[in-house]
Amino acid sequence: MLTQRQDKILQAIVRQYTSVGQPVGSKHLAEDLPFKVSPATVRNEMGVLEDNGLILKQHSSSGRIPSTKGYRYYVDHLLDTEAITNNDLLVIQNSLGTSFQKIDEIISHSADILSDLTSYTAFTLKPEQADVRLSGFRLVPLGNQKVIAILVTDNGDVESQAFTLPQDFDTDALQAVVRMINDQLTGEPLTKVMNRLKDDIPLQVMQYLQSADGFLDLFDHIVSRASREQFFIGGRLNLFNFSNTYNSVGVQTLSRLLEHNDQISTLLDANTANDGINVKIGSEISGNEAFDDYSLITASYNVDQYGKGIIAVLGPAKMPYSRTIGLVDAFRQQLAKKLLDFYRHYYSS
Amino acid sequence: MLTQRQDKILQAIVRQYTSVGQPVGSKHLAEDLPFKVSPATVRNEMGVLEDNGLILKQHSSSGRIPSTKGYRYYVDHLLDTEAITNNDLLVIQNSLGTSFQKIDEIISHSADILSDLTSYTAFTLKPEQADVRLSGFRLVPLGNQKVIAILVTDNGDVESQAFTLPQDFDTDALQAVVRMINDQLTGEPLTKVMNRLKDDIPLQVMQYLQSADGFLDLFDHIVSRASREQFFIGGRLNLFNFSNTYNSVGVQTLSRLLEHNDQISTLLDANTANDGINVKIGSEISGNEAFDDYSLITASYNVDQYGKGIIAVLGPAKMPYSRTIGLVDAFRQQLAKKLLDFYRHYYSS
DNA sequence: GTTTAGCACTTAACCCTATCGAGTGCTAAA
DNA sequence: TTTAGCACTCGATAGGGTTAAGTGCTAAAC
Repeated sequence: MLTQRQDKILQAIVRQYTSVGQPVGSKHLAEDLPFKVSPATVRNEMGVLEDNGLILKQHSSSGRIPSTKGYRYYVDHLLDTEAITNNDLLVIQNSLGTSFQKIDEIISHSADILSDLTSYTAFTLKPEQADVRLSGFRLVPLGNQKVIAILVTDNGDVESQAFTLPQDFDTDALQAVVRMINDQLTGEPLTKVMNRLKDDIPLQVMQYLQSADGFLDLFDHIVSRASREQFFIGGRLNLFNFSNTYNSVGVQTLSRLLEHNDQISTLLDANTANDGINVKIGSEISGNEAFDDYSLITASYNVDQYGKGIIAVLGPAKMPYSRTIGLVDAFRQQLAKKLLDFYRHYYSS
Repeated sequence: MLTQRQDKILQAIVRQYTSVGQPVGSKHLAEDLPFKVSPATVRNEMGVLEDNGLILKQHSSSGRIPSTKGYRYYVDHLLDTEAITNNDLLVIQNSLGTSFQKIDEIISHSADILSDLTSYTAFTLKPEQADVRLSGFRLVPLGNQKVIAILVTDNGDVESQAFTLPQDFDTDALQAVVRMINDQLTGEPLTKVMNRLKDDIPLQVMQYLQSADGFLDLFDHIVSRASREQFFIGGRLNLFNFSNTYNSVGVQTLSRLLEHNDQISTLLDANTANDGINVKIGSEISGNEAFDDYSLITASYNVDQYGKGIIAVLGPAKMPYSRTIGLVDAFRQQLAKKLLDFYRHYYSS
């Protein structure tokens, strides 16, 4: 356990390091403290902090920088979540204020705003209910052999997919299949639908259609699209602005990672607390040491019965935490509000 | 005009510089030439090339590097378009071989493949006919106040958009509007549809609907989505792999550019030849000096009556042109073939 | 018992200099 | 016309000295 004075000193070290960017020494530090002590005293206390693994030296006579553990302690105990500026709030409200036609547009745009605000890389995930259910499937002929397949889920999402039928296709049989699908699967969670699609459904379809593969592919595709966790990334390239240690290997690894959606998805899932804001620092993020100099701030946002979504920011471990966390928090609230409005307006039942 | 020997020397300079990456001097160069001359002779010839502005020195006693003009000359006259390896061809065919459900998926995936193959940043644009026409618009009620709007164009594209009606909405009036839209606009080019949407259409809609704004917004949105030139980017982060001059300002500028679709769009349009492969080097790309160390290779691909699309690769000016051009050329052919198959299969008329 | 002044010590960063190597242009001979 | 030879240029590298910012420790002051 640290004394109150040690707390203040650690706090000052993190603040100074994250704002100035240079290792901080005892003399400068002493000037910035809320109480008056000599550099020598500060040095003694810094010794204690170092013994506790909260701060590090880069070489024997260098100033100190916070360790992962130090950041952790700072975020957990020493952070005064400073309210964000009115200006930032206005920017958020303005950016979310324009009218959108689709949830996806809001979420996608959100990633861009959030990355602009923080100047880091931002991720946004659509709100998802725990188990979305199928509420209807249709095929609407558009003439000229074209058909559009429409799948509606009980959270109001609609997925559609156009395709063209072979010349001499039995459209009556197709509509019979659609009826069967609706009879059998309406009200089922999409996960279960996916399972049955590999199980008993193919047999049933084949009773109506000779070549069932095409239809099954289509249906599988549209269902998996509806149940996919869809997310967006903003400001990918910001990762390079603070080219930390100029660690080219690490940057390479991160690049690859950012291009593969599935990996980001698991990363976010693994690092998101069920509720509230979550900060993961350096090695806490994943086993991959490419993240050692980064921090990931995730926050879930709640849109009532429409489910929970996630927003996240990936920036340098050396970041102004209180500002960034303040921004993420404000953003998540505004986004939740906006989405609630949107759902109420467009998907009211 | 250059002598044949000067041609060979320039060719060797570009080849060596693009493969080794270091300025090339007379001694090494003499060893790599297909004829035997002394370094002194090479030096004399290099003097001529320099007088012609084809090669540059970085300082008075450095080796030479090709200038933009030198690259240009090389690409125009000295390139022997080396056939791509069987392996590369296989990779392309395999990647395009998997089954896709939508044109967009093919195009999007193509950007990824092309960037992987070249290890640069790749862009792909959907094939577009010169003037796409509206071939039908529908509203399909899905129950529970939900409606899906569907717009079909004569190139077989289908855009759809779900929305929810206010509680007590006159659905008959809405269908009347749809009938009116179809009567008035079917067969018109989308560009003209967009114009009339700002002109006489609103008045007509208002004859049926009290609050026409919602509908007009929706329709405008879906039409502009259908007529938007949609493109995809692969390997954005590859731009940083060859962190050229470590020119942080230039990289910043490029970053911003890559995040703004409209700018890329105009860039590609401006740099694409009507047919065949086009290479733009350094300052040729745009007025922006951020591009000075880059080259942009664009190629249009032709899918018969379904229109023309574009693929492009943005890499360092110091690139192995024959390989990259070979790859782009092969890719464009394979992509055209794949798309033709796809259109024939799914959109056969 | 803390705190602090003082001091010896460490290290990165900077600048200056010397050296080396790869390159050049020029001249004169082949 | 080509080439050998040579003086010259310049970036890159390594070594040495100095400086500034930092440290830990000790002993005196509070």
